[in-house]
Amino acid sequence: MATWLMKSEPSAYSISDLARETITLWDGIRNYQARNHMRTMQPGELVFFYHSNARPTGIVGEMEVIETGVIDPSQFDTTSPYFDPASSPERPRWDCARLRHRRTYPGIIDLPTLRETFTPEEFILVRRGNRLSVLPVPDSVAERILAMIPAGA
DNA sequence: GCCAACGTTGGC
DNA sequence: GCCAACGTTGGC
Repeated sequence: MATWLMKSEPSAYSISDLARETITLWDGIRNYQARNHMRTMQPGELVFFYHSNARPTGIVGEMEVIETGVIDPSQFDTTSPYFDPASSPERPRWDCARLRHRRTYPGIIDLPTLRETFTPEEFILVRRGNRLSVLPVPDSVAERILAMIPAGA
């Protein structure tokens, strides 16, 4: 069982949005490396939810993979910012994962804390300038993150 | 196939 | 608003 991390700007889609919907389609990914990571996911695997471009930024909860290889409908939608004129229903270029909310942490594990704990070599999230929005989390890193979850009130 | 220009992500 | 990192595009 692999573990993953997915970023979202909370102004666009936050963990509260996911908690309300319970299940979401993670559409709009237009980076081949990120797409390929999504293709590698297996149902049941753990995904950390990361708030990017926020104050503060960090890991705010957990999701679970429901399904992969779902054709991303936004690539065909001319009114969507994710419309891709190079894609067609006959030869779709982008697919994505369906995810379920598992839990929202009582507090955030913020980026400075993650940087103190992990080196860029062991966890690419903490590498400066990293732009990948879907990334693998090594098992040892995942274990340590799970041990860092803030206690509830 | 090379590479310069450009665009995007995301931290600060 | 600035900048680092790096993917994509297009001219040749």
